[in-house]
Amino acid sequence: MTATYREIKADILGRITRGEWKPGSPIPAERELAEAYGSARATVNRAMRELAEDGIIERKRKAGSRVRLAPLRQARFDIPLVRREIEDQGAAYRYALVQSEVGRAPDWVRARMGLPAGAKVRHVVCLHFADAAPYQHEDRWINLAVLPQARDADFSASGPNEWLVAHVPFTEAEISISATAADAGLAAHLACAPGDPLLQIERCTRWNGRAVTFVRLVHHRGHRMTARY
Amino acid sequence: MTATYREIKADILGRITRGEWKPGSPIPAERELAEAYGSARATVNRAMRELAEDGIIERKRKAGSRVRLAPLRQARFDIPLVRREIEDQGAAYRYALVQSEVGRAPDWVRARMGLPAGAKVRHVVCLHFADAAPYQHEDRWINLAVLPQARDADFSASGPNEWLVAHVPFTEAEISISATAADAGLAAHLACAPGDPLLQIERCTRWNGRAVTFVRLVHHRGHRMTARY
DNA sequence: GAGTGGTCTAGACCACGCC
DNA sequence: GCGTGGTCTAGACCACTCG
Repeated sequence: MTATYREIKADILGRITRGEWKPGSPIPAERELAEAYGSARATVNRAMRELAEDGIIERKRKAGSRVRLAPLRQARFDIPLVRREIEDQGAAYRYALVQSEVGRAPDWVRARMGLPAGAKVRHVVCLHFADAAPYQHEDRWINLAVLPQARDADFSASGPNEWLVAHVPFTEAEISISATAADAGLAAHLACAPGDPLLQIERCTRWNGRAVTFVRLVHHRGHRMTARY
Repeated sequence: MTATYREIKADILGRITRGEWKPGSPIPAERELAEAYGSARATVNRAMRELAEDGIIERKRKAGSRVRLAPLRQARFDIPLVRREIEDQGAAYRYALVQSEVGRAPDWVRARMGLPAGAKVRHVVCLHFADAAPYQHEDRWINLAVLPQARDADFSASGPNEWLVAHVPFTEAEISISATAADAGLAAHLACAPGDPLLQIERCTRWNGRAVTFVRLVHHRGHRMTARY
């Protein structure tokens, strides 16, 4: 006997996908299942907890567990460093700095980062290539009030991304995906036509509630983000 | 004393964000931490396991636990039913059927779904509105070999999405996000100009390895997907 | 009030993977 | 070999929430 939590999880999932336990219908209580599987309640609990995290079932104290009516679909995308993303595809990574300056943040950046008027920022524009082809255009703003060392960091050989992971311990972030049209500058850098639709990711990173950096990443034409669930 | 796993997790995360435990450096073993926190090892284990799932730390048997060098950034997007997505924004949901037919799948759809030549599909095009504004254009293909009941389903009043969640027990899916340009038809339906950049989500859903449905969802101009991590 | 999931304990055995 | 995480157990108390 002695079922593992993985076996229990798989068995329950099987009953659901086979339609034995239909959406909305109750699942036996943990103590019952533990007896049925001949295992401890903690083991059943782990299986059920993971199924709940995966969005398959819903759990409530006293009310018990039920198969979700509309399975909560949630896709998880990994957001690796660009360098890794490119090298994992078997291409050679190359980096190029386009522009770098220190100054006051423009209003739209201040709004996104929640900075006060006149806030000083380091602004860096750079490109990431996969083999010879432009892969991603990076437009980054770093809050010098939080990271004064960024004023003198050297971004000529490697991007601000790699510098940041080495200098900022750990952060929270808000990420936003949208479609944008290539303007003249983007078209030139990404080797596409002006007006072409491009996938854009914006990310604002915070540390202890203060904005550290805001970045706008625009990908080459035809780029896709994919995930399974 | 008696720390909960949440407190332990928060404390460890705090030491990492404060820089006490730096990226790449080892974290004390579970048995040590359990003694330090005055709790059982299972409690520490749960805290550490969740930190690993969150991509904060890396764990290996014998080698021990370490703070991740490059924190694995992973964003989780919830993909609710369109109706819910719209109603959660406080807008009124409205649905409109544009086109519906049964026939053989065109080559590009067969390729995406992995169907044999001549496979019969139900093809449905419809629109989802938030208040009066077009919100999402849906282009859906349903494999009739797996779901023959879909041939006669009525999609005039509500979308195939809601019909599917009621008729397919549970599924796996592959999702892909990209940017596309509005063609004449999309522009007319989504009230934008031809050539406008639009966010497009494609999803292929499988059940026991067989493709059930493929859908291409194109959002109104300016739509964003957002997430935190 | 009573049943359910949420969590914790103290102990145990195992599998992996460095040395 | 042996230390580490991975997992399981049998029991316990608690918190939430439905009726």
